[in-house]
This record gives sequence, structure tokens and C-alpha cells, in this order.
Amino acid sequence: MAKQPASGARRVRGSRSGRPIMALLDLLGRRWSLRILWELREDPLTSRALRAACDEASPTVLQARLTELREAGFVELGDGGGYGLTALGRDLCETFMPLHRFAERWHSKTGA
Amino acid sequence: MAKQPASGARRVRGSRSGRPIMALLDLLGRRWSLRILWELREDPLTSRALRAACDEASPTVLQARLTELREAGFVELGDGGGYGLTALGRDLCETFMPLHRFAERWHSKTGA
DNA sequence: CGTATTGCTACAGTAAGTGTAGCAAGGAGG
DNA sequence: CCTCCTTGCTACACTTACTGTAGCAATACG
Repeated sequence: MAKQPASGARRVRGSRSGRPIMALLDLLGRRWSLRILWELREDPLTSRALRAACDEASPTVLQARLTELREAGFVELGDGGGYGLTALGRDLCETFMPLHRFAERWHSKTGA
Repeated sequence: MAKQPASGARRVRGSRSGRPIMALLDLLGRRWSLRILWELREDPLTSRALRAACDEASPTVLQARLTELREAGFVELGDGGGYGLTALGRDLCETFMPLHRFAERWHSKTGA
């Protein structure tokens, strides 16, 4: 897990095409990315609280995702400690909110 | 890459919590899941056309994702061949459309 | 000082994804 | 019938990504 040059959104798989949506889809399509954003949607969390919220996921990945999401400008580390969403990150989260409602409908169709 | 019992949404990592949103977040947080839904948003594609649309991603994963998405009820294999979104899948895609606009704004902030 | 947090990292082991090749099934044309 | 081509899909060796456990340096509290 080497460190990439922190050049904004770093090199992501989908960005070969140059289309921002692909880069975003790729970034969010990594393990725990969506989950992290989701868990931070309300209040900031410390790295350990976030880990607890994410089913005790490995700190290695969590840290990697956190770094990526920070480089992407969605997440920031507050001066008093603890990770929180940036304005942009909150904005992205808003985009995902309808997903919650959809998940419920989906579950009632396939799960039951 | 063993096959799980096809019980609707199968066992996904996030579903330990029982919350549908976690299962959905986990399913969509796998490689190429979001991308596949995105590429199918307009017209159905054959497996090979889809592969071409997804930067020639490995057919192994693509097939795995396709199976998962089919079990989840988002994608179906048309009788005349070719993969397309189900009504539910189209619905999910609708949820993601604002992401496109967001991606553009995001890119203009971090990329330039 | 001790101890208890914080963010973060090392590292061996396992799971997941890649890339290339190729199969069986179905049509189209000869 | 036999070829030729395309379909969905799979095998398999290789590489990358993630897991799980442990532990570091820095900061704060007593």
C-alpha cells in the first residue's frame, strides 16, 4: 500500500477516460468508501469511532480510504481530532440520501 | 470465487447489521458495480459491449458483478441476449443521476 | 511520572480482481 | 451437413487489494 503523490484526486482507474463521473464512480467503488461517507453523514467521528461504526474494518484500508477521500476533498481531519465531512463531502452525501429510501424498498422486494 | 446461495441479495459484508442500506452500500462498493449500472443506464448491452464500455475490464469480475446485480434484481439478461436494467435497476440509476452533475462540480474544484 | 487516548503504520495471511485464453451454444451463410 | 462468427460464460496463473493483529509516536490527563 504505497503512498501516491497527493495530486488532488490522484490517479483512479476510471479516470483513464477523463470523465469525472468515472473517477468518482471508481473512488466510491472501493471498499468502505461509501460506508465511510455514510457513517460521517451526521457527526464527525474519531478514527477509532469510525472503525467501530464500520464493523471493525481493518485500520489499514480505513486509513487508505480516509486519505483518498481527504485528497478528493470530501473528508477532513478537524483540528481537534476526528474526521468529518467537508462542505463538498456533505454535498456528496446529500446526493446519496435517496439511496436510503431506495434500500428500504429494495429490501422489501428481494429480502421478504 | 465460489457461488453463494442465491437468496435474493446474498450475504454481503454490510448486511451483518441487518440494515438494507449497508447491504446496498456493500454491493455497490464492489469493483465495477457502479460502473456497470452506469453503462447500462441508457440501453442494454451485450456482455462484450459492456466489457468494452468498462475499459476492457476482466470478464471474470464483470461476470461476477453481473450475477450479483442480477440476484439483487437490478439487472437482467434479455431473452434476445444482452444485459439491461430491470425496472428496479432503472430506479436505482435514477438515484445516481445527480452524481453526474456533482462529479462535474467536483472535478472543477479539485482537478483545476 | 503512568496511562489512556489520538491518528497512523507494519506485516503476514487471505480474499478479490486482472489478463489471457478458450469453451459450448446459437445463427447465418454456403 | 460444415464452416464462420458472435453470444454468454469459465479456467487459471498472476497481481493487487483487503484483513486482522499488533504496535508505534504524539498528545493529553491524572
